[in-house]
Amino acid sequence: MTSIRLLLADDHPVVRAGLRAVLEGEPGIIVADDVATAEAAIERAALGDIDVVLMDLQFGPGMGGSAATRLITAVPGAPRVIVLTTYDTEADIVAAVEAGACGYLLKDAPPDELTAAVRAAAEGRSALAPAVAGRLIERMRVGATSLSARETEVLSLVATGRSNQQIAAELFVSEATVKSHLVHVFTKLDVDSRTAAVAVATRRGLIRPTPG
Amino acid sequence: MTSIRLLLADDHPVVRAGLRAVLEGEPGIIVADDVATAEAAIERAALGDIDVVLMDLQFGPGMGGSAATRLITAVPGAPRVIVLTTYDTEADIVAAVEAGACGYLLKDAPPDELTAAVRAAAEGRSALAPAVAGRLIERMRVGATSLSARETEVLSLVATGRSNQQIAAELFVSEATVKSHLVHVFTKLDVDSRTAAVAVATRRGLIRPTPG
DNA sequence: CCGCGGATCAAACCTTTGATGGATGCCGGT
DNA sequence: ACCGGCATCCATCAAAGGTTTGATCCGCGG
Repeated sequence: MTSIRLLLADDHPVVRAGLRAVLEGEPGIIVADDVATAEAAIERAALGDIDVVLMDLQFGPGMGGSAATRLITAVPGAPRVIVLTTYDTEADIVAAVEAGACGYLLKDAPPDELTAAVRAAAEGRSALAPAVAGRLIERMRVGATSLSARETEVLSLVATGRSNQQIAAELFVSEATVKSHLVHVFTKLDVDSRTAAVAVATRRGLIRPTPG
Repeated sequence: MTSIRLLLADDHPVVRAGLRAVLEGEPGIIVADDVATAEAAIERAALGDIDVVLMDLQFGPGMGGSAATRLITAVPGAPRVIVLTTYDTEADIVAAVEAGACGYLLKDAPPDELTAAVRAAAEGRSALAPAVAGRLIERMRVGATSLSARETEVLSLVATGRSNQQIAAELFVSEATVKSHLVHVFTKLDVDSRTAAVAVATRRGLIRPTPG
């Protein structure tokens, strides 16, 4: 079997150099190129000589995981994509999985976990960091905790620090209604206060952190 | 002048490898060693042959910047310490400065910024990443909106969704004390509810988003 | 067709939170 | 030695938040 041709995509120069240093010496793995942006990754992957892409999920400020989605959908040859991230938040994980990533690693992964993941990806298997696998199982166990559009809207306003009264005024409903929505949110998220709801929802990526 | 002897301290193997790769080739810089924990960094620095330490501020889960403080105070020879971090939050910066760090870099810094900082540190000058410098200026302009250590601690717990009662139990103080701290926080941040305080503090980087 | 669940609204009621106005001891700097 | 800032504590009360219960509207499937 021929060597695995790898593309590294990360906006941190240090991380790129580190991945190179770790993976370049591995037998059967060739680091074909490294790029700093999602756009560059897509362009580079479009050349068609890439087997596996190792990419950071957090590209740029506030940018979601859509980069991985774009790469997978935009490139015809469809290389296998392993997502690399700093945190194992649920939101990131589901975003990556929905984007079609076949692997998910944390940046604090040891070198052998990295190489194992790259090889697994090249062979068509998937590779999840142990910590990440645990989270996925947990999520399946608990079930899909989705909020309604209205509930999400209310909770987002709560996250900005607004009071029930302010939220009611903003949404042209009564304060009682806002409270009702929050009760449902609390039940779904299994918490019993607005701050806890915000904390949990933020961690799971159900709402965006404090954007106006 | 003899070469600068450098110690790398970061819990991410990939980052260590990356820093090595970037700095090892530089003339006048020798990477003496790299370690994965704050404890190891202190032990290694105690040997006395280190000129500059490049260390991650976020060591382990939920660990504050006390690692840098410990290193600086615990090691007699007192090498110059450059703090390396992922985010340029205000909390991290002040923690690093108070710890006695002489430099502050972001992990997305380009290689030449890294080497420049190391050289500056070795010569006794200080080196701030441009983005960080900007923040410091902003901070001076707006005025001292700093929270005390205890206030930050309390607010961080609020951000995780805990009630005043729970926080009191966790910190072994009375609920009244927790309320007092929060009143001070509200005054300093110019808000009047816990959720608003969390929102503002998170946006300003005074606390870290939901880690624990 | 009609009940059933989900989303929306609402009014009562109880609990937590925040405001106010103190009081003490400890520390670091003038 | 004094002062100011910090952390700790207390009591009380009004306001905001959270709970309970129940009503309306709607779409979907038995």
